[in-house]
Amino acid sequence: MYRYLELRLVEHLREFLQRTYGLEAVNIVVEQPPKIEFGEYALPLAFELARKLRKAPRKIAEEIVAGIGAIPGFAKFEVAGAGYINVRVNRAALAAEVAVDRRPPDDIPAGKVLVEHSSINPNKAAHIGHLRNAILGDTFVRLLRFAGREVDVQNYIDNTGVQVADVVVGFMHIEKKSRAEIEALAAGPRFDYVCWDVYARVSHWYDEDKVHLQTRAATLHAIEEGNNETAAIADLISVAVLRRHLETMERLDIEYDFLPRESEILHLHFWDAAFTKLKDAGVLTFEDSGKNKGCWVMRRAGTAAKPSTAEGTESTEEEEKLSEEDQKVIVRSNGTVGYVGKDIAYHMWKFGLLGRDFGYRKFFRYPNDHECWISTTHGEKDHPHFGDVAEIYNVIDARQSEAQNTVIEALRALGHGEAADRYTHFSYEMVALTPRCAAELGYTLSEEDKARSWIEVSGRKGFGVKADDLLDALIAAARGEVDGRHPELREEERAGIATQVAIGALRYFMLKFTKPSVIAFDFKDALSFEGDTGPYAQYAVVRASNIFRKGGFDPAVFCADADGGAGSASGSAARISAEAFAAYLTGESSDDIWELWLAAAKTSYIVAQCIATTEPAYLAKHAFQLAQLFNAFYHRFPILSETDEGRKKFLLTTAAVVRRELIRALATMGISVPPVM
RNA sequence: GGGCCCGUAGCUCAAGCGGAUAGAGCAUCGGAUUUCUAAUCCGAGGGUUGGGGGUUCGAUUCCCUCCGGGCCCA
Repeated sequence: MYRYLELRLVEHLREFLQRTYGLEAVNIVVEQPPKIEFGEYALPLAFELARKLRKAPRKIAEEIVAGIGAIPGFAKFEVAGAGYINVRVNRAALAAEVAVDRRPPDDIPAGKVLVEHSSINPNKAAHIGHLRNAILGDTFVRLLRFAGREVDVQNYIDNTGVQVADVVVGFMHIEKKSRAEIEALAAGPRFDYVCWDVYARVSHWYDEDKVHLQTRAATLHAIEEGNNETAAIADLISVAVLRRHLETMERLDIEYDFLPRESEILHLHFWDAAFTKLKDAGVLTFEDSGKNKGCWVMRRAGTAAKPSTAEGTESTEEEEKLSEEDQKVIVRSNGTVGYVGKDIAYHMWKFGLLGRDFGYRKFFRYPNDHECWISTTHGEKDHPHFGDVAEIYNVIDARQSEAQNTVIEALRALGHGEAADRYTHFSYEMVALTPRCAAELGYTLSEEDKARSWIEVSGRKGFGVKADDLLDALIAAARGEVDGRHPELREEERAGIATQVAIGALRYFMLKFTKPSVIAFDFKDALSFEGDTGPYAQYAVVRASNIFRKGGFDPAVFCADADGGAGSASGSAARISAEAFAAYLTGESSDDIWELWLAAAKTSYIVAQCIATTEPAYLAKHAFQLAQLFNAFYHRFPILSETDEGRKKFLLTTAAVVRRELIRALATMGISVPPVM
């Protein structure tokens, strides 16, 4: 509702400025006042117009306030400071709409959205860096679905790259394992952990003797070739590790719809199709001289054309060199295509521009019967339609932005500007470890390392925090708390609560930082359940629920529930009137409670903001603020002992509304709330 | 060499398209509950927003420059 009122306000202001001053196209900035006493919206508009109208800001503000007239939903406009216009809404009217959960329909853009996230190399256990990716991606999927979008979730699997090849080398040439032995290991528990250690050993083995790198090259070649023992082992390993990744993510309520694999990009000749189109469009050019001789290259946008000799200007040697540096080699002189080339083909497929499709087969079934499909060369006849979407978001860390930009430029150069515009690299920074955390893991630090604010994890060295280990540690810590608080509960129940709390803590932790911030991981912060954490927000909901449970009330009686239903018929009758809202929400003495209502009205506003800026951290902040305001409210107003029945009903309604919005915000972050805490 | 990101309280982080007295959590210190039981609340101290310049009525935010750190490409 808050967002809807803002739109209405801007619309009226625009009309007013046009009518009164003949001004068109004024950028109307709407802010949120620093304090609740100032109202619900603040307009620095008069400052903006001061020069244009050659008047003092204060004077303009006064004119606007005097002339704006009545706008439905708004109560008052007033001038503040040097020329701010503070706007007050009709509190009772807004509260009544929030109580019935009225959310004006949005214009939902047509077409499906594709979100690609996780994309973990299937050669070792997932670590905390992968968790950040998956949690950001999954939360963004939930945000989009909250906003009414249809979303496909894809997890790209690079099953033919060097990382898989390295583990194959480890098993075959260092561990000397047979295919049967590897199969046995893969059937055992946490095979991804086994691979984690093997992978670290391989790095050492390469360092021991450079000759060993030839084994790697041969292995990689065999895997790409297919139809041989090495390729079969690679497939066996990558599929087993992939299953482990899906299980790990399932623990966090993260699910996928489709797993496209690099092996199919190769074997179904996606690249060949893309290559033809890229050559035909002149996007790729063959270099017959220079340092990229024999390569097919793409020029960076803006440097597409060399200085034309037709204009009589000879390009100097330096310019020649510069333009060479701007070239992206897509196909190497030995004829092999690099990672970016395959990515271009894959992204043409995503937008339905390639003219080819994967084969599909069912791969993983979630407990809720949701099927996750995987790519294959010869698939099942009946399968869902993937790809050919209107919009894509790739959740990939900031180190890949160069490659991502190259793919976008390729699409644009092919004449698919529309697609390029709807291609978003959802970029975020890595998760590193604090020096203290690294030391805890048994890593010996140099003096230089100790002075750093963070140390990068390294899969190659086997140095990092595994996702399942972190989750286990969180569950153990939460379990300790739950056991102490609720010894009366059954074992199963306590385990369930501990798991919910652990997931809440982990997901919130990964979302509270804004994307460009490197997370310096520390067990102390991650295992905290107090303050700015997931459990703090979960606990606020539990407290709200306790009020209703102890009082023998159903929250749905006081406000529409989160499923969008209008509540029961008896509920509607029990709702309080706009007049009653006015009585309890008017005047400065009610500012504190009103602040809570206003925050509750903002959830869809925040969701829209998260999507527009691809920044889920705002939602975490919103949930925390709601919880914080609620806890203060909880402490200040003992509801069940309230003797004034009308006031009690109002307080219960307040608790019910905040509870609903908090549950909703947490659910959008993939966090559920335990029955008790 | 080219490009991108970061630098805010002791620590970890916020701050909407440039807006009002730069906010939280943790830590420290001091308080609160015979109550919907504290994974909570209230209060205190803590800041030259890395330095310097510029644009602006107004800069943590935009531009330039320097310092420090990270990443990518070459």
